[in-house]
Amino acid sequence: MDSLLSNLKITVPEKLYVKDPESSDLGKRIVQHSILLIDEIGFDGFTFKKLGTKIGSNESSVYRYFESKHNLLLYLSSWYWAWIEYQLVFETHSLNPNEKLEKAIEIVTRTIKEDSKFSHVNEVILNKIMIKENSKSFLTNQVDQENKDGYFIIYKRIVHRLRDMIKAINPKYIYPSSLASTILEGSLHQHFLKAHFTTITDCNDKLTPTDFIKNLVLNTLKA
Amino acid sequence: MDSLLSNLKITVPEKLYVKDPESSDLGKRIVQHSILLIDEIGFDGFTFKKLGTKIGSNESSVYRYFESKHNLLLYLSSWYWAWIEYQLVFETHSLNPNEKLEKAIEIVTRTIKEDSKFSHVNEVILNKIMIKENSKSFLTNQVDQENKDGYFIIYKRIVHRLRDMIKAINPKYIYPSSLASTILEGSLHQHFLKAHFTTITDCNDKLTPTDFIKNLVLNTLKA
DNA sequence: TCTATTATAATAGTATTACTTTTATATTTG
DNA sequence: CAAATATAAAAGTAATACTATTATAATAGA
Repeated sequence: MDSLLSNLKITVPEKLYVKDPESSDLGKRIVQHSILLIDEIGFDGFTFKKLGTKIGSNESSVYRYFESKHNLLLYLSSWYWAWIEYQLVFETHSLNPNEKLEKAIEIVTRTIKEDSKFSHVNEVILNKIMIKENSKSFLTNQVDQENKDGYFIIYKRIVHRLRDMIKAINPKYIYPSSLASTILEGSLHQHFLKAHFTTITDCNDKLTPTDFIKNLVLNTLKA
Repeated sequence: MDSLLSNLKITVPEKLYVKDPESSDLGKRIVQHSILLIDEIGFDGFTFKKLGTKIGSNESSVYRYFESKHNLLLYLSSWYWAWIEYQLVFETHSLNPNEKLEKAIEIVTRTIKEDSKFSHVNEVILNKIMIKENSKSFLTNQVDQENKDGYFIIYKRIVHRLRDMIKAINPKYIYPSSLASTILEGSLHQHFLKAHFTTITDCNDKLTPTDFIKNLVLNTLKA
């Protein structure tokens, strides 16, 4: 698995960057350290200037790779979901419908615990960022234009894959897309609550968001 | 109902404002027009200066009511959930457990279609704002401190009310809090998708987020 | 090897933001 | 009517989110 992924280049929509950050050392350091810095100080406090200082480079150089910090977040988000999608496709490949959906839920809802080390991207921390910052990538006034421009295509493709798995199990269920999108957002939200609002979630280290979502989805489709 | 609410003052945590906006004409205009302006240009584009211009007042005067635009959002969010909570309590008052949860889901997930006109707050537009901006009130680096300070108490109380209703129906279900929090966030999210990402939701004007969530919750508790 | 191209860094500058402070002028209250 | 309070106006500040210009370094092609 790891070796398979190590040979794959994660592909994100080209419009998300000015210059492909994978194409140079500086670009990779920008991505690598933006993940660490956003985790440290939050996306709202994050600036290209601070990032420049951190990587011993200049603010203006960062702008040669990303048009804005918002686009950098969109890039990180797309990268994350593309990485999840690869796992989704490979790890569920030969399973029957029930096993497949269950495995898929595990993949998209689990806490990432190991940095796969095949790249400059620390997936453990990127996962943390997604829990806290992902919704900021689409809760904007530009969402419709950016959606038209294909900025969210990978995320939507994952929802569609989940939707199809749901349909395969219960073709009569009339909310397959809504259930699929709830799996993704609901999971991120439960992870957030587990970290910051423990009184309004049952999730903890023993009873995970994965357990909750699995129970929710499988019972819903059974009924 | 309407007349009942018209006599009630919505109470939000005092720390959220510097001076109670309900205590003066200017305060009310600040709240009233901040709702309209945030809806118009989004919370990110919203500034006290623009608001001042809009209400024929000054930026510095707005600061006498709210410490920051973030606190204003927290205020609006608390106001909204307090308003929802009143409806929740009154409208489900005398119902049996099953009817009660069903009615509660309707109340917290429905699209607000009528401005009740009992105040300076336009609930239809405030509901729209909550769909797009509510998560920004807690997805910050200050969330733990603000949570400690009681800024999210009303929201959490609603989740607890829903949790108790869930428990009353199925005491064996082990995720009552997570399900309750999913009702609230999941509903807002489906409303957002319905408006901006129609390909990853089944919700539309005929099949509403309420229908989806009801189906999800009731099937889950039945199983 | 020289030259041209490209990448990066440094510097400065801009409009705006999210405030704070000070002062002036209304308005309300005792 | 004076004192207190509320509001408005103006100016200032540090930081943000960029853009533009120029200088320097690295690399690649003839």
